[in-house]
Amino acid sequence: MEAKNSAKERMVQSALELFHQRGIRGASVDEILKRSRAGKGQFSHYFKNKDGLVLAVVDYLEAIIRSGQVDSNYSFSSWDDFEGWFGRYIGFQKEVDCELSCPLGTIGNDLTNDQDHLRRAVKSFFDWSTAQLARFFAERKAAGELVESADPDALADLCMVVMEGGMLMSKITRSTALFERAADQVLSYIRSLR
Amino acid sequence: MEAKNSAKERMVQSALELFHQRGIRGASVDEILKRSRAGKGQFSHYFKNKDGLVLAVVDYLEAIIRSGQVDSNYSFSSWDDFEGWFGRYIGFQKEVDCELSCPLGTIGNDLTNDQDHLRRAVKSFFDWSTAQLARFFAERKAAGELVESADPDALADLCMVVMEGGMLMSKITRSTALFERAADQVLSYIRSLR
Amino acid sequence: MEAKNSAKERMVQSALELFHQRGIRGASVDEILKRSRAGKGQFSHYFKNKDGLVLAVVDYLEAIIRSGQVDSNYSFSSWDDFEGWFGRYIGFQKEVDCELSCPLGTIGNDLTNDQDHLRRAVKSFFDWSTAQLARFFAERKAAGELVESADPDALADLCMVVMEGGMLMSKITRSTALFERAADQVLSYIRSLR
Amino acid sequence: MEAKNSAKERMVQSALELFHQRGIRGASVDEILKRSRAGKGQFSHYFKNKDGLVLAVVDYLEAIIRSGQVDSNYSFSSWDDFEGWFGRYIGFQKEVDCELSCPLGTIGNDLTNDQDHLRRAVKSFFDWSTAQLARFFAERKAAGELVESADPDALADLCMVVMEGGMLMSKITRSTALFERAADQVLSYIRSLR
DNA sequence: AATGAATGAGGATTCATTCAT
DNA sequence: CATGAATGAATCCTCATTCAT
Repeated sequence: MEAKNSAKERMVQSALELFHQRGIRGASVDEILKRSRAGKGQFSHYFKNKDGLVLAVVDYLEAIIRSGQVDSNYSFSSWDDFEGWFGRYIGFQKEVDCELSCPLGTIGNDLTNDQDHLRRAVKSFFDWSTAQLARFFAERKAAGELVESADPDALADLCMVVMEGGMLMSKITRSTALFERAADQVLSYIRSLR
Repeated sequence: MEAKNSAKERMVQSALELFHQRGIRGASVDEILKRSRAGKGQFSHYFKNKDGLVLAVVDYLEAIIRSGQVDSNYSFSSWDDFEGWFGRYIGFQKEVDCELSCPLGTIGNDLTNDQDHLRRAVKSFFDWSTAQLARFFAERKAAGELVESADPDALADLCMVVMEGGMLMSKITRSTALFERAADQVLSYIRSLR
Repeated sequence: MEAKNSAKERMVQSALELFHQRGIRGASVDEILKRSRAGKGQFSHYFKNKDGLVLAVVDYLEAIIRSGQVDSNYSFSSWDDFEGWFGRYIGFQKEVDCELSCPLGTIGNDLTNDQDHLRRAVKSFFDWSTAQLARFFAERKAAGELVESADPDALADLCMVVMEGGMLMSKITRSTALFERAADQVLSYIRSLR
Repeated sequence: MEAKNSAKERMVQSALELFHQRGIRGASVDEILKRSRAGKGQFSHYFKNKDGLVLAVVDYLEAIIRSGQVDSNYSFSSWDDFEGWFGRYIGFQKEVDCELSCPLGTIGNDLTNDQDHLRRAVKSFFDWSTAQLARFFAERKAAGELVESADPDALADLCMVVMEGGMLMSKITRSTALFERAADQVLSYIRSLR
């Protein structure tokens, strides 16, 4: 997977993996370089500093998720698609034995106040994701599949918040049970608005 | 507030503040000692190492929250009490300009796989908190204030997940709007079960 | 000024500016290349290594000063010319707010013992400059405009030393006052020998 | 000489030696620590960063020179004392085979615009030194040993400038000849004012 | 004549931890 | 209870130089 990609790509992908596992501070530049088989100089050749690499990682994540190259995609067209959305996150956690959380949540949580540029990049991804969910709910409502009182934006916010909280709580408790029950409740709630 | 407390207390409280702000890795022992006006020796006298301090911080947090010394307390006895629960977290975020997240969520997210002891301590807090919420819902249900199909445990999980996700998303987006809308939806849902 | 010069010229001129501002070690090859809009390959094509670039800079400086292309020229033919000599250096310092010193003094001071080749190049420039001053004093003495006891070589040395010391002290004190007073004393002394 | 001094003293003295030989940038912290048999931590324990060490070095130099612990002292009380002043610098250069310059001149020349705090410290030393020379000339003048037209401050400036320029030119030319002749001219000039 | 990818040594700094007093 | 000296690993970053195209 990292075979003959460019050094830059290898660095970004290795960084993503390590940031996801241990957060930004927990992943050293040296380790990222070792994993991506690149020298120190390659790092500063392509990135101003570690923050520059973080930004590249966030941009990369946003790009692959937006383009739907990744499992947890956001191109819902039916209620069935949507009902599987939480499931994909829960499935991911099960695959990794609940040792990880959401990569962007992890990165976002690790940022400090002086990294506003990075924070905005992470926020931009969440804005887009929430908008995808909101668009779906708005379409369903326009099709008469949601009651008049349903607020598409608020429903989207609820889903995002439950997803992020669920991913984090799964990591901390090493179990998806909590996440699954919370997701079920959300689905019940939304079904009650149909 | 840290005036004539013992050196140990001052260290724990300073560590809590800094861990909350910047995560475990982001707060150096030196800085914690400086803030708590303590020397290196005091540190190793009271704690085996940095992990020992983290554990003390988690225990301290659990203690003050369980004992209700802190605003976001868990001693609900009425629907009104409960409805204010999210509000206290949202109010906290507003006070700190959305620059922080939940201290235990932040700490929990920062832990690595080899810090299982600490993870269990954090989990223990969440288990307790969730149990408080579940107890409240069970009591309401026993009092006939929740429909038969309502699952107290699942509702508690939903609340915890929304609280954690909401705190994190507020930090990342520097706004409580998302959190507020998600919390409103949860309250609407629960009201619909009454 | 660096518009359509050759890459080599641009590199030498950029290096001169940066060496002058921050010394040899303070100016990185990368920065010099960026400023001269040249690539890494251009650098190694024209120069063996950084020392080779330094040598080219010293040669360039000597060439432009010898050829009189630069303000502080050494083609004195009258006492008036000479009396303006210190003034040109003082004027330069004022223009640059005393943030620089003599470029060759700065470069010479930065050299280490293993850079003897470069040191000789710098020395060669100072030998030539001193010789110009000495020639002038010798001519004046031959014309009967200096007393018998006046030593043209010693006077030239005094001028060079005061110029270098004055440039350095102006940089350190951020003022030309010291330099101006010292130069005035030298001029008084020389006038007393006429 | 560095035997059982404190680690801090050893670091400062080693730094002085290396800064004197190769300038600030030319002396790495690692090398200074190796020479002073101190670990990395000792460095940051005592100094904020490399600039902090430079400042300590400048302060140390100023202290030992002011207190007269060093050869090139500034406690003139007679013309003989004064006439030996240049000689001590010239003698120093001969001892070190003209491989060094004035330590404070070297340090001062190495400073960049963002090191204003350090520059002021260096300037402070030169202000003091110049004041010592000026005081001496003023006393001589008061004693009727200098003509009315002699300006003590200007003479002091001349001496400082010749000393700094002489030290630098000696290093560059690897010879004290220039410095000696310039110093002789200054002494001749001052004698002519007696 | 030109580009920029790649390398790796070295430099400054931070940090957790131990130890002597 | 308390101080702070000392250690050395690790981290982030800079830089001169080489090489393939």
